[in-house]
Amino acid sequence: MSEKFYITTAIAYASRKPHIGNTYEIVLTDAIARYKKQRGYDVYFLTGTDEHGQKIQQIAEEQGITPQKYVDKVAGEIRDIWDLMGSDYNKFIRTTDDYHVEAVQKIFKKFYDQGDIYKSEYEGLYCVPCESFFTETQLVDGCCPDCGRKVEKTKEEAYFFKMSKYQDKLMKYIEENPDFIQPESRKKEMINNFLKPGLQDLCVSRTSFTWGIPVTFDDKHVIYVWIDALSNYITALGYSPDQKGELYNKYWPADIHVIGKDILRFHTIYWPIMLMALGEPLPKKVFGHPWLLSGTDKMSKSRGNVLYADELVKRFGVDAIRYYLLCEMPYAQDGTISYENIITRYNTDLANIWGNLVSRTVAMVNKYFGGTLEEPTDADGLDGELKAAAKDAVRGFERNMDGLRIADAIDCAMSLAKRSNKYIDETMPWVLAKDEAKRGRLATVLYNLVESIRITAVMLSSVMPGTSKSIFEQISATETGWDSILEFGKTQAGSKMGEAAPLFGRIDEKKMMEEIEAELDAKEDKKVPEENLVSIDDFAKLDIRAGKVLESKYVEGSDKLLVSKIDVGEKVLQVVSGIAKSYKPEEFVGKTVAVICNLKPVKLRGVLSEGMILAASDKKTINVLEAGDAAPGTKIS
RNA sequence: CGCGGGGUAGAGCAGUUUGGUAGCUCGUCGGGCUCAUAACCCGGAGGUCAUGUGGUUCAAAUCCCAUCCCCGCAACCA
Repeated sequence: MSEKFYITTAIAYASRKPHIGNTYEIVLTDAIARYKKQRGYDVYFLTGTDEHGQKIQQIAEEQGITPQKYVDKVAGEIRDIWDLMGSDYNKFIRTTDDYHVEAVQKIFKKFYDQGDIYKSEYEGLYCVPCESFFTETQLVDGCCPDCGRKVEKTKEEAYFFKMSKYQDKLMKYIEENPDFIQPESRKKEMINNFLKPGLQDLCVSRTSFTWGIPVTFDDKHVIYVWIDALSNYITALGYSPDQKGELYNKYWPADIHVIGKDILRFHTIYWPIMLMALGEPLPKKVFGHPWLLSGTDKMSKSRGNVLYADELVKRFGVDAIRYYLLCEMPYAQDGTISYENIITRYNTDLANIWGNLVSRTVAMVNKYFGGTLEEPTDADGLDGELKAAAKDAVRGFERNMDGLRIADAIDCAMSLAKRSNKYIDETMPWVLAKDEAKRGRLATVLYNLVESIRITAVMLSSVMPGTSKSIFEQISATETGWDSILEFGKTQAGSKMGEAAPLFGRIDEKKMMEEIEAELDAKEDKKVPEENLVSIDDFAKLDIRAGKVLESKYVEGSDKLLVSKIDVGEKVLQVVSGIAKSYKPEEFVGKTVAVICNLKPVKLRGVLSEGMILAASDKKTINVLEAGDAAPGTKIS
């Protein structure tokens, strides 16, 4: 019986359609899972969606539908994208599934019964309009980072999990299993930032929203995200505290949880501790993969740099996007994505090196031997180097793949394709073809080429399953298992080649970029007015006036804030604004600027601010809007 | 001095564990070839390896020290 391998992605939060960065994780996990299957493991691959929480409740309310209806829609979209990417998962769990809800409730109850969870009060900085808590460090100038309003110290009844109880045991596990946290650098972060200073108890329930799994013995509370979401890895296998399913007994513990680096803490600290509390074994490995950046920035809607999997797949095909994602991401560093980079990769690696190699080889077999691959009878010293390259490539591919270095593994596979192109130049089949006496040699060269292609395609089939499949068809390969590439020469002689159909047609970069830009422009023209329409009445609520800056100075203890007295006609307002990086107090005085006069006053850094100065700002510079020589108090509209 | 990672050719990266001629991909320049998707193969140019003409050493990108810059984490953010 073959060895089991249980692999999971994090479950995707069903608040909106995932972008290509979110999609990376499923592709990465799928490639590892496929590779393990090739290597003969009995693989179980789990993915799914996390569907509870305040944010989803809010969005659903805004759209006037039930949260369940909303997550049904988004979970469907997510699943469609996972399928579009060709991911071959065994199960797709949703945290709203009945069996999951029930199991989580039992897990929560068990923790409570055995004294791991206790009821207390959660004290924190709370923003009432946003209904959320923030930490000291999240605040922007002492105010809510979402709405900019003042936060209050508030108490909320909540259940807490006694993390400290299991701390030493966890520390020991991490020490005894040096590979548990990947990559290594993240491990230090976890130990130094959290474990060493001592774990705080984790707040595990909420009363401020209702879209969650209810606590069975206290109906004011819903179970807060982590116990709900993390449990999916075992509930999906049929685990429940009172009954472990067959799948659970077979596959748990997980061999690897593939997750984003941002949630590593939850998977390497809280999740193991939960499992300890349940008395269950811990996962063997947690891999916090890096992020995919768009240019140099994190992908975000507000930056307008978001790319989606379906758009990219439509343009380049699934396998090209899978290939790009996997080889553009170094092991522990963020990768980048842009249309230009995709096109370059596509043209050089896939079209020129890989696709063209297949195409020229198949074409030669067709041209010189009527499509029949003959027995290799006439070896030459040159062949040895190619065979050695094939061996190195396979060995390197295995080593890197086993170490989760997918990009390096791909590089090993591609190096065999490159070596094969060189082999064609060295052996010059078109010269051999002119000499009837060299027919045996020509047949041997072509055989070696087809064999190298087959080996490369087997390696790359976890990365580009569709492409490998169509190559196998083109070269009529019958041997496609991993064992068949450990030794050179498993291609069946006498097989008949198919038509040489290009696998990846070259892309005209200039033309495609023009197309893309045209499409983007068209989209923007349509979208912007549609999405955020504000009526004139809404606008009229703002009292914007020209105001003359009478005096201005730095807010004590801040290098970003200026506090100014501004004459807005009938009164003088004190306004604090975050413009000190671009304006010195002395050069700000005397300007006539645009001021919102009816803003609810707030305290910033302890200084009262009664209005807001309008300014155009990006990350680096700030340009305050000026009103020329308009008299103070002049209405701006 | 909170913890950690990083600064290597125009761009993106490897090399640092175990010091010993600075390497890969893209781009660029030149050559070769014609089987193939204007593809493929070979060669050249281009680097004070952040800084300190710092320390150790026969020898430092690599080990040690100091400084500067970037990035991640810093506890509930799903």
